[in-house]
Amino acid sequence: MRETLFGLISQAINQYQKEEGLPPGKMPAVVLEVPKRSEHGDFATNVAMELASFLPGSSPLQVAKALVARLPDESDIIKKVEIAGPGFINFFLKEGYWVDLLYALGQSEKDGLNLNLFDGLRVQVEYVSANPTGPLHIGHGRGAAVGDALANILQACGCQVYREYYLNDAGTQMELLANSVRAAAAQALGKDEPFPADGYQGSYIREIARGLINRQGKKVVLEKLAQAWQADALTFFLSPAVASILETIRHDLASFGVHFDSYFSEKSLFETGELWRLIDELKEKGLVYEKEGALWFRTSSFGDDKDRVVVRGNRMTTYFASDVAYHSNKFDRGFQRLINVWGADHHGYVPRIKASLAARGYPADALDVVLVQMVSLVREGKPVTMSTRAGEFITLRQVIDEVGMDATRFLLLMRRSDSHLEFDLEVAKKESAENPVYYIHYAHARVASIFKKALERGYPIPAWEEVDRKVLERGDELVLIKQICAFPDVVRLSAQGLEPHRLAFYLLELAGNFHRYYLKNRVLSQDKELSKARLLLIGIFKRVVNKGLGLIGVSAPERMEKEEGMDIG
RNA sequence: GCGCCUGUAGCUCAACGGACAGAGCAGCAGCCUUCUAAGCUGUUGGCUGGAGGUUCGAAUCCUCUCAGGCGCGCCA
Repeated sequence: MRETLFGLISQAINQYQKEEGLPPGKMPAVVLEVPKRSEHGDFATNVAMELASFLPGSSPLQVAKALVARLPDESDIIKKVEIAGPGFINFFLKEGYWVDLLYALGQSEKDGLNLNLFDGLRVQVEYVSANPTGPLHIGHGRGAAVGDALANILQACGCQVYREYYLNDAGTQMELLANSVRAAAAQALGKDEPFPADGYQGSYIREIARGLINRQGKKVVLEKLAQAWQADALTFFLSPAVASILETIRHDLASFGVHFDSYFSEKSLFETGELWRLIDELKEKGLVYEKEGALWFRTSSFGDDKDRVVVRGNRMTTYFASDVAYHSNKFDRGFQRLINVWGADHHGYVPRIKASLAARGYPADALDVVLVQMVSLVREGKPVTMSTRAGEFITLRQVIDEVGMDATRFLLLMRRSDSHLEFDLEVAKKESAENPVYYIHYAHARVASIFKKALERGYPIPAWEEVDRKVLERGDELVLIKQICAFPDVVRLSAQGLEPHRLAFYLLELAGNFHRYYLKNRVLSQDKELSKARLLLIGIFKRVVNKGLGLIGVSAPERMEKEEGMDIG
């Protein structure tokens, strides 16, 4: 919708420049925004103020007047133009134009979303990627909610999206996990074996050990315990542990509505030889050097603050080396843009990955890292301990079971990613009736309920051409229509800024406008024409809410189930 | 010590560099013979941590500073 307005303004600026003999090329970008206050119009531009700063001796107001004078007198869409404040140009659009937009959106199969925005760009979104050393916690949940919503949003904007989970199934963490299970098995068999100093101590480790003993028998396990520490003994304890934990993770993600196109195994980088080919390439290109027995990557020549070890003194590669191989593998698979949703504790890692890509000629700028800040889980205002290794933590599964998937996902998207988030279980539970997600659900369910009633009373669901458009050009309807029409813009902004929380806030506001509209205006009345028009309007509203909630991974129920004993006074 | 994030109403949080900084919750006062009151209306509440600077214009950008969080490994 903005394009038309954009064109008119650009035209006026060009004409102004030509007539005044101004040098071209100094034109500021035209920014159109929706003003906070309706008296400032439907759209406003600050371009006159920007332009004035390029033109010595001119005031923003003069420039604004000159531009407005060069706008066409007659327009299909503009009702009124005002100059206000320090030099804003405010546009008021014709009521009929808004209804046109509503129709276009309502008839669009893609709910008005512009699928050509990214023109089929191949995007890989990597998220969650939790180590398979324990169950997911709420922080992983936030990454899952953000990553999944981003993936959905980008897809809606025309990207070909591939969702991937990077599985760290190699390296010292795995040794530690194997050690932990080994110790737990030994202890379960009554042997006095100390737990590894930094071992994982959750109850799930003991369960895995017990399961292993049950399946393999005490004798076999005792034999393995007696063996010197070697590869097949390690595998004996590790494999079932990883399999079990990964199964739990996949299951929990499924209950959270998150599904990946693939789980990319770090171990596979060793098995395919990619990792060693990478090291060879780095040596050939002179990007590495030996120092103190280790092999160092010259990342500091490419923007990192120091060089990084890729092969340790003990001949083992580092996690960083795997990650370099993994990220180039992503590009090699043909992805044109990479988005990593990482915990903020990995922020120091971003420059070295980008440097490693740049060093080898990969487009480092095509990688965006969305850093998701910590979630502090609190219960009744008191912090809940969140240590994986100590095993004292509340899992994502427990949160979902307690609060529900929809509410959990929504609450995790109610914040900018780079802001810390406090998640209070008691608040989320206790106030479930006033939970923001239910507010939106309720609006959606109310429409469904009206439709049901309409059918009962013999109101047909109207076709577009049956509806008297003039009926929709009135105040209360227009407020709702304008906000519905903003949906594609909100999705676009969310996609461009990688900010899914915008969508959550938009849906909340939209639902609020509906509730207000609903209370003031009866949809089904004696006035058939009015009823038809309103049914049409709320039908489109419902579709937009449905679509919007879908993008952030939240369901849109047709009716609200009142829970037993819930006091909704 | 260095780096990243955050600091906005009592609480939890919004605000493409824009106009008088907004919601929800909590508090107070109201609204159900009519499509679901999990709703709506009104109202109280602010030196955007502090000090400078850039700009026609700053919560937003820059410098300094204070406070909280997170990183800074031949761990992942």
